[in-house]
Amino acid sequence: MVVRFAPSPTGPLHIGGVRTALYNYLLARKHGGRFILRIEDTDQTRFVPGAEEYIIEALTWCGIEFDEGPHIGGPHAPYRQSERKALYAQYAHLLVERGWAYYAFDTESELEEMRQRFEAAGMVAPQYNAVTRPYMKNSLTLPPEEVQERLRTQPYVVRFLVPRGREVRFYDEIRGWVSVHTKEMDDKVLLKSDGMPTYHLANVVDDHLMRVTHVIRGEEWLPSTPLHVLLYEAFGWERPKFAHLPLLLRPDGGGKLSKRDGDQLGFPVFPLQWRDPQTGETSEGYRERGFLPEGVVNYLALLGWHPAEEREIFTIDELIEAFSLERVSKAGARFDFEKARWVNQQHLRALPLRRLAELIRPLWESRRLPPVPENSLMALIELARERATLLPEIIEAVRFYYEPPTFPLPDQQGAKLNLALVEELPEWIGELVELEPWTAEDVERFIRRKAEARGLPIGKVLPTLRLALTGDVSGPSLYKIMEVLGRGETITRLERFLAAYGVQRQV
RNA sequence: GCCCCGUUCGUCUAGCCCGGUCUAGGACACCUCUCUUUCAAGGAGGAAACAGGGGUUCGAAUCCCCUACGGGGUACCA
Repeated sequence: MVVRFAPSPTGPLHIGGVRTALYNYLLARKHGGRFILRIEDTDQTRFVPGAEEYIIEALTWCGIEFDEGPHIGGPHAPYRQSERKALYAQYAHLLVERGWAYYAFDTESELEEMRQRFEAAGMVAPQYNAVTRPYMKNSLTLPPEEVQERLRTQPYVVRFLVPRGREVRFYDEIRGWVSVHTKEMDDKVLLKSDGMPTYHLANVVDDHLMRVTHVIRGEEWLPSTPLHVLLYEAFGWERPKFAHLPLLLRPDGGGKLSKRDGDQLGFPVFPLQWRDPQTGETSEGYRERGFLPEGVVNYLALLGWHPAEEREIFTIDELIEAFSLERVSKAGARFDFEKARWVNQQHLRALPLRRLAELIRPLWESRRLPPVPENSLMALIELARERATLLPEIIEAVRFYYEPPTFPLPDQQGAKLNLALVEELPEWIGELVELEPWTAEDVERFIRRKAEARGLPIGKVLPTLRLALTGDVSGPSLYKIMEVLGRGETITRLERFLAAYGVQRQV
């Protein structure tokens, strides 16, 4: 099996593209096949610098790796279509020789004129086809000498000559049989006047030359597949299997998820941050939002595919094992950011502590938070990961560690203090100094014992202590907080708290 | 407009190919209860869907047709 991902470098890859790449990758790995990256940069006007690098970096971050491509080479190099330009022209001319294509000389304004003329005659969207072709300037209508003359002196395109009266049928691995009559097809340009091929020609030629066995791409290509099928026939090549993936739709129902939707939808549509070189505008990526690549890949896999079992959480290796084209659905899938978050949360919890620490430390440092020793960091992560969905939430959940409370507390919080406990506190502190050892379990035992002895309900004690130590009423286990804070810091904070509130008691 | 593809809970979907086992299953989100010092997480439960209409059949979510709706395509863009 040979599959390929063939993006055009017109901007950042959006998550729909990531999913297409992912499905190709999963299949290649599952069947021990090859996975090719081919850059379809045949539209020079839409080329965006940095886009190719972005695509590779984004897929690498996702754990999607290629066997061949412009960045690693391979037996079918080059892998950028712009570098294969001459090749396509040869094949285009070959089709003309065989009578499957012809030269056309119509200018842009002549094409426009034709459209208007036929529209005036009642046609809805006039195309370059059997009906209009005879009225145009091409090698089928012009005398041979004039054609030769024009070929020497003028720009021209090569158009496909759609055969008449045929039903083109092909089997789509996801949709089943699809058939289109050639009367619905138009004479698509194969070779543009700048000598570059269009998608259709380049794609078919390269897929054949690169021995691609399965063309797995977005549904937007379904309507042009009959043309591709005819091209394989015209060249006399065996055609690959086709599979057209359902599209990723906007959550609000207005069409397919597009690059332009950007973060105005409230969630990223790109895997990585992207800075538009033209406008300087920056779009956030999943990585920057704090998603794990495992989470993104897992959620994306689920959008349009369903495993045979009811499990939903998969590592990429498990996806390779479980994935199959037969279980890909036909209908477009609406993107659900909430579920993406949930899937990410599942992976966050499953990640080894060490790896999490490696991810959190750079975040910690980039926020210029006070230095934290490795063992404390791990302890903090352990505390926070249960209540986090995205990476940065871990850091926010341990705010108490790097940001001690300031006293007096805001009125709203201060109102929740239990003053009876405040009175007891000096004595407690005295005993805490001696508490040995200082673990969450010991601290808990101590607090419970003291509270009981004084007849203070634990439900009153803990919130007060929590406010004194963290300034907040909610968060991770207070005993564990005291453990990571350590005896020294805990007592310091309690004393500072007392200094602020001990006075009030006298009043 | 025309062509192609699609349509099961709000969302992702199972079931459909090979009609009865479907009083339609799971997951996210939502609601209730529970656990808990708190917030989460966890546990238990709940509400929630076969687009509509015709056929075929003893029987249809499943097969056929029509309609509606959604999406895609209709460029010298991919």
